[in-house]
Amino acid sequence: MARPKVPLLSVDRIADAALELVDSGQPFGVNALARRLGVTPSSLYNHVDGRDGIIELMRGRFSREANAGAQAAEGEWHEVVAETLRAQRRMYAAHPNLVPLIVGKTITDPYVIGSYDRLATTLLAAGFPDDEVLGVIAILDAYAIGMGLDLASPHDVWQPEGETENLGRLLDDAPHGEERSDRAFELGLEFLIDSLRGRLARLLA
Amino acid sequence: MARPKVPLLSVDRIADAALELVDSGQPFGVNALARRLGVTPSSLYNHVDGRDGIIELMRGRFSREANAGAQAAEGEWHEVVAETLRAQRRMYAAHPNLVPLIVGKTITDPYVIGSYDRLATTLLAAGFPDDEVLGVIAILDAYAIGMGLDLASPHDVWQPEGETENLGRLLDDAPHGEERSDRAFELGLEFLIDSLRGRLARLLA
DNA sequence: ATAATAAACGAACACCATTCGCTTATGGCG
DNA sequence: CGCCATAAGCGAATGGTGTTCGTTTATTAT
Repeated sequence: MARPKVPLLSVDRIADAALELVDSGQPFGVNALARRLGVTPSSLYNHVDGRDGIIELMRGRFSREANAGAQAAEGEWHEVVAETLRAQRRMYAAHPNLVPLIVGKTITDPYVIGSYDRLATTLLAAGFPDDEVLGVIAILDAYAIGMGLDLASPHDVWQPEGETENLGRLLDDAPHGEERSDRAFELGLEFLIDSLRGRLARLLA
Repeated sequence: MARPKVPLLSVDRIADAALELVDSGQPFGVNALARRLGVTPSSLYNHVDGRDGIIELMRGRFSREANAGAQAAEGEWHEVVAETLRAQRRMYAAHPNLVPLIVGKTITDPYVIGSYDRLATTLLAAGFPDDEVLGVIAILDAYAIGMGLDLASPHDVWQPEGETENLGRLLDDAPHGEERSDRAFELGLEFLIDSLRGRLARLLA
């Protein structure tokens, strides 16, 4: 086939299919993506900047979704913080397999920057000192990412082969999968927010 | 070359070279590793279970190092928890490029399993109920991993291109690199431990 | 002495991301 | 209207990856 009368591909269609592929659980790859689009791998390069470009495309889509979800967060600073992290988590939960792909790569997307900026502003307004805000953000971010990875990680993160003192028993009894992860997330979030409140009270005293 | 008089490879030598390769900053791969060992890639398969096996090997070595570094494995539960996480962090700091490789993969190394098992036992002995221990471990793990990724991530994680309200200024003023990350880590660790103490007090009340 | 195992190699395989040349349809300009 | 640059597909080829398999040979055990 040469050039078709109506284009088969577009950046949007590629992004959609890529997220679809990632969400399907199959490993992400240019070839698999092309197959899913009914197209030759090389055709993608007419629209998109290779593998990393496609991943960056998904990150953009991801962050816009997350930002849209947290938009309704006005109120006390701790509500904003909680809602921001919950929105992030909702996205991680919706696209867990995307997390390992986007982790550790430099963030330039203005949407993401903007959301961190707003978070910084919120924390400053709450009373956290200049030299502590970035640290707090790092803590919150680490927690969110870590719990996001928890969602993405295989159903059986720990696979004890031999005898264990307690771990094996706990694993057998505990509810597996997303429910357990969600409960843990909320508990840890409570921990962090409470600690931040305490810290703030001490700072303002 | 057929079988040499004295073996060129051993599991230990492979693990050493693998960590060396990872720490060198070059991307980890079986071929690159074999090249570094002066050996054909296929030779590795006489000693080790493929790429994932080698990564798991590194994880084991990593964990052993970390545990060896955890001095106060005895003492109050919160001291054990804090020292465990600090030891983990020291290892993340020593081998930041390993972090992206080991996240999200199922853990089979018995030693690693054992260390989680011991943590579970410690928390149970402290008084945390059965149905909460795994959640607490998940929280601690998420935090440690997230902060580990923070160490591994490029120096300029956030790169604001346009105007920002506060983020740009904070980034300019703040101390960059490992120092800031370490301070944040200690602060967040304090948060988590304090919260756990509070939770425990409430549970035992 | 002989059989089994260990440990290397090289060749081959099936992917993978990417590049390049080829074909052909489309859209703008003279 | 005709022309031509561009767009958008394909197919072939490149160099990379992890892995398997058969072969050779040294070591060890029977």
